[in-house]
Amino acid sequence: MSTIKDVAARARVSIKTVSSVINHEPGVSEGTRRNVEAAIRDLDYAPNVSAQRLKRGRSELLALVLPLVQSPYATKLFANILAESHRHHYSLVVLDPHAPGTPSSELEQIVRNHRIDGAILAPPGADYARLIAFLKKNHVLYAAIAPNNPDEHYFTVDITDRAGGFEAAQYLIDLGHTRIAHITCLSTEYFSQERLTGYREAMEQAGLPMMICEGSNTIESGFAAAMSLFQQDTPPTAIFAGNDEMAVGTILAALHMGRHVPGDLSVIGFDDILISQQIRPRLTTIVQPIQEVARMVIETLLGLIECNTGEVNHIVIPTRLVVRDSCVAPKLK
Amino acid sequence: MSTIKDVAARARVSIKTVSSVINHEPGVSEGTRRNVEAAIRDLDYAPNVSAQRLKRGRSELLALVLPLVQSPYATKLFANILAESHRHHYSLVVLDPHAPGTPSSELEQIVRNHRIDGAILAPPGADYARLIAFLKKNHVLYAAIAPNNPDEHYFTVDITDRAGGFEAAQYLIDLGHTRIAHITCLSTEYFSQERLTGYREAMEQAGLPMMICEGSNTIESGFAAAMSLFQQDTPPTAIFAGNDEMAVGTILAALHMGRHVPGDLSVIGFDDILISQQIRPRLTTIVQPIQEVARMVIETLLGLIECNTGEVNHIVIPTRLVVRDSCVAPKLK
DNA sequence: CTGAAAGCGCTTACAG
DNA sequence: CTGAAAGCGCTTACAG
Repeated sequence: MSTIKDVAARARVSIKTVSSVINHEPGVSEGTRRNVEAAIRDLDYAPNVSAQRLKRGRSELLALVLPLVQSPYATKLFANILAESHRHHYSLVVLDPHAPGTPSSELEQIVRNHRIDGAILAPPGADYARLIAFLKKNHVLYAAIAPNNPDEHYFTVDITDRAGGFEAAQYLIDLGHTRIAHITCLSTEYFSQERLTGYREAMEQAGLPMMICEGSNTIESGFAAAMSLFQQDTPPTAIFAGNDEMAVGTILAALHMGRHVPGDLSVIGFDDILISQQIRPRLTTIVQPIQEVARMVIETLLGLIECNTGEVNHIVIPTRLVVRDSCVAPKLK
Repeated sequence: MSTIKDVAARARVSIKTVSSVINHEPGVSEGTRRNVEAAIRDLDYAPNVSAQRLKRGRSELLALVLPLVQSPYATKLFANILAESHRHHYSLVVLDPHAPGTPSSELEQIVRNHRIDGAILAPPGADYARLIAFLKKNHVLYAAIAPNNPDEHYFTVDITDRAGGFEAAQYLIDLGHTRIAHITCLSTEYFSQERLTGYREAMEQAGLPMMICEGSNTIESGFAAAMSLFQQDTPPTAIFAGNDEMAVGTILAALHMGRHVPGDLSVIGFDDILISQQIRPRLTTIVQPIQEVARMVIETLLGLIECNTGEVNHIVIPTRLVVRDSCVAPKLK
C-alpha cells in the first residue's frame, strides 16, 4: 500500500501539497492539483484513516447503542442511521448492550479506546443509567432517541406518539366505530403511555367507552390480547394496536376466530414496519418517520460535534396516518 | 485524555513497560505490573486505538457486507456476527451495498481507507462481482456466506439446504400427508434450488406427486402462492414453504380462506426467524443455525488473518427440524 | 502557492 | 526484567 510520501515523490511535490489536495483545501493551483491527483490514481493511493485520526485528534466515529433484539423497528432505525452516518463521512460502531458475553464495561472500553466523537442511544438504550453516566463523565456528546425520561438528556429526538394515538383512534371513530379497543405496548415505556393518552383523548372527546388491554409489543401478546377482547360481552368492532407487531397478532387472532378483517373487525397499528405492507390485508397504520428521525439525529449531533451549536433540546418529528386495507366502516346491525 | 507517557511518568517506568503491561506481554515482574495497573486506573487511561493500528499495521477491523433489506435473516446474522467479532476483539464496519446514495466506489474507499483486515460477504452480497474483484485485487481476505457460486470463492460457509428441504418434506410424509406442495424461494438463488431438490428427492422416494409453486421470499408472495394452491382441483393438505416469511403468508392465506392450521392444513417453514415462535400457531420449521454460522465465519476468517491457516474451502453447517404447532397428520376422508 | 519540520500516541527491535 | 530511540502515516503551524 502506498503512502502520502510515495505520492509526493511521484508528483514531485511536498507531502503538505498532497495533503492539501486530499483534504480539498483551498489555495492549490489547478496544475499542481491535477498533477497530484494523477499520482494518486497511478499509485492507487488511499489515505490511512488511523493516521488521520491520530493526528487530527478526532475519530469521525459515532457509536450507536442499539439492543439487537431483532425488532423490525430497531432494524429499520439501524439501516437509516448507518446510511446517514456514511453520508456525512462518519463511521459507525454498533454496541449491543444485550449481546451475550459482552459486559457493559467492555462497551465502555470500546467507546474510550476509539475516541468516539459522539453517541446515539436508541430505545431502550436511552435509559441505561450506567451508560449515560459514563458518556457524561467522559464528555462524549450523545443523542437520545425516544427516551423514557426526556428531561434527563439535553438532546432528544422523538415522535408525536400522543398525536399519533389520537389520530389512530379518531380515524376509527370517523369511520363510525363506537366499540374501539386499544391494546397498549409495554406500560413501562413512555411512548406507550403517550399513545394510550392519545387514544383516551379521542375517545373522551367522542364520548365513547374505552376498552383497554395491556400487551407487551410482540405478535404473540397482540394475539393473546385480541383473544381476550373477543371474549367480552360486547366485543370491539375495531382495535387500535399500540404497534404493528401486535396488530399482526390481532389479525391472526381474528382470522383464527373466523372473523374477517376488515369486514368483521377493523385493525389499525403504529410504526409502519416492513411486514405491515406485506401482510394481507395490508395494514392501515400510523407511520413513524424513521428516516427523518435518523436524519435529524445525525445532523444535529454532528452540528454539535463540529460547530458546538449551542443548545438543541428536544426535537419532535410528526407521525402520519397511512390508509391501507385493514379498516372499514362497521357493519350495521 | 491521558496517554501512555502520563502513565509511565506516574508509575515511574518507561513507556515500553506500560506497553508490555497493556498488551499482556510475558516478562513483566509482578510488582511492576501492579504498579503500572494502578497508574492506569488512577489516570483512567485507555490506549488510543488509532495509534495502535497505525503502528501495528493491522486494523483489527472486519467489514460486513450486508444489504440491510430488513429481512429477519439478515438482522439475525448481523447480530450474531457483531457479537462474535467483539468476542475476538475485532471491530466491525457494516457496508450496505443497497444503501441509497452510497455508490459502491464509496464502499471500496471505506475498505481501503480503514485498512480492513478481512471481509464477510452475506447474502446476496456474496455475489457482487465488482466487490469480489475489488477485494481480491486488494488482497483482502474474505468469507462468503451461502454464495450462489461456491466455487468462485476459496472460503465459504453454508448450511445443508438440500438435506433440510428433504427433512421438511419427509416430516410431512411421515405424518401421513400425500398431497404436499412446495413454495420455492426465488429460483435465482442457489439455496432455493437446493431446498427444492431436497423436497424433490423426498417426494420421489415416497412415490408422491409434486406440487411446486414459485414464490419470492416475502410474506405476500407466500400468501399469493398459497391462494393459488388452494384453487387447485385437489389442493394440498400440507405446504412446505421455502422460508418462514412465506410460511407466515401461507398461514395467513389459509386462515383467510377459513381453513384451520394445522387442522385443515399443515405448514412447515425454513430458517426459524423470530416471528416463527411468536405466530399462532407456532411454526414448525427447519432451523438454520445462524449463531454457528457466524461463529465459524469469524473464527475461520480470523485464523486465516492471524495465522494464515492454509486452505479452508467449504464449511457446511447442519440444519435441524424443530417441531412446534403448525403440522399434524391429515384428516381421514 | 509550496516546502521543511515537528509531533499525534503508540509498538518494536535493540541494548543493557 | 526494563529503558532509549526510531518510526508508523498523516496534519499543522510556520516560513518563504
